[in-house]
Amino acid sequence: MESTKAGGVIAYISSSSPESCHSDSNDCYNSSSLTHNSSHSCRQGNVVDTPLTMLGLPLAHTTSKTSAKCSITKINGLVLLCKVCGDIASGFHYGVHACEGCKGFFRRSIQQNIQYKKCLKNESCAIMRINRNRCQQCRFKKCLLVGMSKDSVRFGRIPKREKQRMLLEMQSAVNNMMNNNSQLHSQLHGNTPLPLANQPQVPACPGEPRPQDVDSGLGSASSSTSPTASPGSNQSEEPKHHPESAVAMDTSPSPISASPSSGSDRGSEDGIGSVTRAHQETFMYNQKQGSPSPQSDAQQTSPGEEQHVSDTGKRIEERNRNQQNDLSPFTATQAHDQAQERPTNTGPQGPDRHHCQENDTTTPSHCPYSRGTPTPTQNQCPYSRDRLPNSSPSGYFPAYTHHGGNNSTSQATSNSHGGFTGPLWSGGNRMHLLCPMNTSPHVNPHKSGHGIWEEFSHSFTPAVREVVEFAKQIPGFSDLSQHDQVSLLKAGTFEVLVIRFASLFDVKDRTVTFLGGTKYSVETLRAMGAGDFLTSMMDFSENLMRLGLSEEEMSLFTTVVLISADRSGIENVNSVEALQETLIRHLKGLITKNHTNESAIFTKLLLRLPELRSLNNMHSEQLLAFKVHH
Amino acid sequence: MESTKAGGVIAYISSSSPESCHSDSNDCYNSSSLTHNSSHSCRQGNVVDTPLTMLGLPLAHTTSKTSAKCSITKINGLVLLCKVCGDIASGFHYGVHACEGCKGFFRRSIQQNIQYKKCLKNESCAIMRINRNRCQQCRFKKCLLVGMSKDSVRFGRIPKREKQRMLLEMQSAVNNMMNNNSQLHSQLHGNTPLPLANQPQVPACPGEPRPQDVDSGLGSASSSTSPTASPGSNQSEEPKHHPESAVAMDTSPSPISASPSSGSDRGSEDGIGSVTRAHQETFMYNQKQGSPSPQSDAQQTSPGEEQHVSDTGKRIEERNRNQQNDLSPFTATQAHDQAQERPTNTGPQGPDRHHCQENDTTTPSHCPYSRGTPTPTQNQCPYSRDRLPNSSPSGYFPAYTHHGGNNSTSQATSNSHGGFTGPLWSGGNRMHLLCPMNTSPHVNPHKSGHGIWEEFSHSFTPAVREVVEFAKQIPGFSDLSQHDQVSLLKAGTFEVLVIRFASLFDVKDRTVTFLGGTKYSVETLRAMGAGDFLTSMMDFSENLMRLGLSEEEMSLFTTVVLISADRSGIENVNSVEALQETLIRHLKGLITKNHTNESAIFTKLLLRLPELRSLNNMHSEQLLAFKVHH
DNA sequence: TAATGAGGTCACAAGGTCAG
DNA sequence: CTGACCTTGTGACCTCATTA
Repeated sequence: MESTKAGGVIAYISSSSPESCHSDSNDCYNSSSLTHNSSHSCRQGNVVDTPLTMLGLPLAHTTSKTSAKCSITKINGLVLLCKVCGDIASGFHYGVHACEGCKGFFRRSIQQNIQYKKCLKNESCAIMRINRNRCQQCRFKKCLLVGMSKDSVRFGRIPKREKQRMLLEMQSAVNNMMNNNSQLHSQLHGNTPLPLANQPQVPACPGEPRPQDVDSGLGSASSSTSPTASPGSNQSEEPKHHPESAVAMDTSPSPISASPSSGSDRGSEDGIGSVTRAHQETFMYNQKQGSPSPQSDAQQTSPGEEQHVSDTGKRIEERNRNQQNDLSPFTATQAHDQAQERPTNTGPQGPDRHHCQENDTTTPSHCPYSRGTPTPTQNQCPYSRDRLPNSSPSGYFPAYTHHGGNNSTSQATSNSHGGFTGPLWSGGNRMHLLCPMNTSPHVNPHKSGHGIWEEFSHSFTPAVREVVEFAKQIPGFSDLSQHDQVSLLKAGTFEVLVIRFASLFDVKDRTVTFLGGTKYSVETLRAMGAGDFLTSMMDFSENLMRLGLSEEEMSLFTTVVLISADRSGIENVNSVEALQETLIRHLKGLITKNHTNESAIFTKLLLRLPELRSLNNMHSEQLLAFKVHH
Repeated sequence: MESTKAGGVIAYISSSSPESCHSDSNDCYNSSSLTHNSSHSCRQGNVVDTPLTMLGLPLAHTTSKTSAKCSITKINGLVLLCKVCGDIASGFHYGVHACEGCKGFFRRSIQQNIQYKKCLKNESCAIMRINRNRCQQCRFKKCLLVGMSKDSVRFGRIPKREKQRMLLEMQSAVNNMMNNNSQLHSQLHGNTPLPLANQPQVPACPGEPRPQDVDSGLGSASSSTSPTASPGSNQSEEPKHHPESAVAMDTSPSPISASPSSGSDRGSEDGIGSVTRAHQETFMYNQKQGSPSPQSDAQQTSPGEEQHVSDTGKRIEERNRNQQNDLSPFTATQAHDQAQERPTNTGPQGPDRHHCQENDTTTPSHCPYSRGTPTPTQNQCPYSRDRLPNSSPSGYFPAYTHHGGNNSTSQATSNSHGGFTGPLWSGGNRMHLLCPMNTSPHVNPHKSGHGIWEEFSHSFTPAVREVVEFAKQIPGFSDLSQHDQVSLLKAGTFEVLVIRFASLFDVKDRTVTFLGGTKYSVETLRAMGAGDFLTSMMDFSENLMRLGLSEEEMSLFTTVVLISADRSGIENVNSVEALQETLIRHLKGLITKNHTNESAIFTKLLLRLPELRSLNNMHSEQLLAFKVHH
């Protein structure tokens, strides 16, 4: 993924705005300088601006947020993100594109040679904008990992040719993303046993970031860092599991991985067993939770109040965090350790490397940028697109919302999104993102739309990735054409997530637990602006849970949901249909065996399918609304 | 987005000079200095402050004592108040302007993950400075509600532009206040429980940020609201249970369907028979066609060319015309004579009139919608709304698209439409309305949008009316509440039509027969602009027809489609669910009886349900697109 | 000369403390 | 427990050195 390489993650901003800083680089500077301190720099508010405007300056402006500052590093409308935390970068600091915060943090760290106190967790905290201040040790480690170093400093203006190159790369990266659902692709490919070998190997997002660079990357800087260092941030994500297979990064593609699903057919045979296993291996939330039934551990709360669900929530949150950003190998490892016995993290190239390349952040590439690659780094991968800026007028929004195109797309569009959202504005001007897949319904008001989305996408990225992993392990899935694999995932991921996270909705208590760990009563969420979608989700969860299915049955059901021949855009309908039939047969057999006297249970389960479709659609509408309002 | 704005409540302090400028922050100093001990805090003690003081600023009232400290967050003389309790805020803590007390309280709460003991009242205590310590549970809840979160922390100095913005907003807020107290009034009344101890207090600023949002949501509301506090939300839920009770609408329950509870049951008994009969009686197209299988009579056409289907088409067309616009009794009558024996509709008030008025499409004007409405014609009734013009800028479009409003609506919106459309513009400037329920894909270019829609609606109105008629005859349907009957029809009519008219799509020949009687090849339609929706419709038709169901089975299936408990907005979910279960049982029985060696057929049929949902949604999108483009 | 980043500055908030 | 005060960091802005 992460293309890391590129070093930086990029985001598209728009170009037009009136805002202040004109021009790419933000001249904000000047302005400020002119004005001098008192004023602020790019203040737009100031009178000053006007003049600019009058001048007919481009006004680039980056809407973005936070950084809004002039100090945003922007090239041709593309905003570079901090390799450490993903915030908007203010420039190339210590050899890496970084935000003011990480720059200052790193400076203080090296200047004073501070020894931060030990990480309270696994020393593999994922570093994101919102949590970057929670663990200094890990933040510093991340800085080093992405290649920050006093030795990498580059002074003076950027050489033209480099700028040019960077620009081109970014552009193409964006284009790729726009054009192909890279992410899904990458995800799939990454693993896919066969064909895939393609490209860049592993990993990552095919789209753009291209791995290769990685090497080159090295040169620059970071190399110094540890081997692991994978290029960029990206790595972080990958970590995912794959218990067994550890892939060797670079070189050999996927030795190990081979085993997975082997054939489809075979698969069907032992379908049940393998599916269940796949489910367990790819559903961390579940694992951590201890039991699939959510209620189990959470403390019950009387309706109407939110409560912090200590463990569970925290754990989940943490997990998400880890999986996401950490690029470092260990991170990955770490992620594993929980569910695996493997000795992991021994080292970047450690023997363990999981086969899944996507994760291979390990490569040393050291300084992404150094090599010139502009890629968006962070984008960790598959779903990175989420973070990519898009040209949509609405502002930043998952690029894929577009790729669909017309009608047909609609379906795809809607479904393509990973998490289940429900962005809403409460009565007042306070905004909420009422999706339990978000860490919390509250949105940092100081964030730009982009920032909000980015943060949000971070929260559900791991879950989406798990779904992809799960799919890949469904016997027969990888025998489908890549196109169809992608189509099915685009269309069905949301539904799978709804099933997997149905437990977040506690019908009895009338509460919803967010991934951040906090429980909110339905009333509270309604007060914040939740509408019927919430009700429908609750209803679905109730209907599903009421059936009392076992994990095995549930995983098979999930499979049936995902492998639906009637999804739009399927090329080889017959294959998908055949596969689904097989899966259904198994499901039916399993259910009739386990629930002898509840003859209607299988039928009832099938009736959840249309319900899921409806949810999927309502969800799409929510997303659309978000986009529009944004 | 975030307007977030200030987010805090503000209080006006001094007015004076803008100057204060620098003031922003702490000028608290001055005040403090004046007031009391110079204590430290304001360490830096900038000299600057002094000036302010010297200016003789009013120092507002900083009511609370507390405030005395320098830690008051003040901007340009405006003091920000704590969003939680209304005390003077000391800063922006955990994403919200809060006082030291609430900041500390929140910190302890999350750090130690404290579970406070249950509120002794309604869990909706109003949190104010003076009573904030009385109920921890409610205080914490309020903290969360206003958005306090670890994820929202903001470090470092406030970005200038943001400060600027905040200032402006506050200023305007103040102005608003000044100008019309009315607002204040209302605001206060609305929220403030009492007199409001201290002014600025909670109630917030009318101006904009108003905290009330919050309150309204809960807080304030809380106070005012009922104990349960649940604003509207709950309701939805309640309904749930009560399976049996089918409420009799007005007076006389149901003449015909009489036996209520049994209703469903009984219905089930003879369900099959009556449903089939109902189907035949209410599906004219079918009758005329001679046989359900379309291909039968139509002359096959080689793909690519359209051809006029003489008889059939004409007849249908004619019939449609009649039924449509005329709401007049005879129209209706006329329609009947052909296929029915029933005396029914002899007149509006015919003996048969089902008690359910909404359905009375039969009645002449009765149509609820018709009255008063200038509507274009037909409003035949239940679905008339479709035709109601709406104020939307897009021109005429089914009014219902609006009535829904937000999210929730979406579902309804989408489904509510009766015919299946696919309005598209072909490549050129020629417009087409590619819906087989239209008489022809061609649109009279000289017609206005309104005219086009009107004409189109004419074509499918009768079919919609028939669906309503059919529904009324489903055993148990009329025992449902009127609300639910309407909801089910709004949501399911399109799906029923898709099933009924699946025969218009000839998969083998790859042609689509429009109600006008002309057949068009898929290629032709594509050339005219049809997209994936067409493909999906073809696929569905194929999947459905392939099952080779009898008319009896098909009618029962239609029933199952219509009576779906998971449709949004259903009040008495249990009743609907019970009814659907009964119907499904019959359907299953029937199918297993008729197709002994095709065990999977029932399952396959159920898999059409999600497919129908998807079509329904795609259709909604088409409609929306039509509306937007219009 | 202009673009650009290292470093410095200091407004600001998280957390810790401890008297009340 | 609460919350006024402190301490410790953070990071938005600035200045100034460095390089194209």
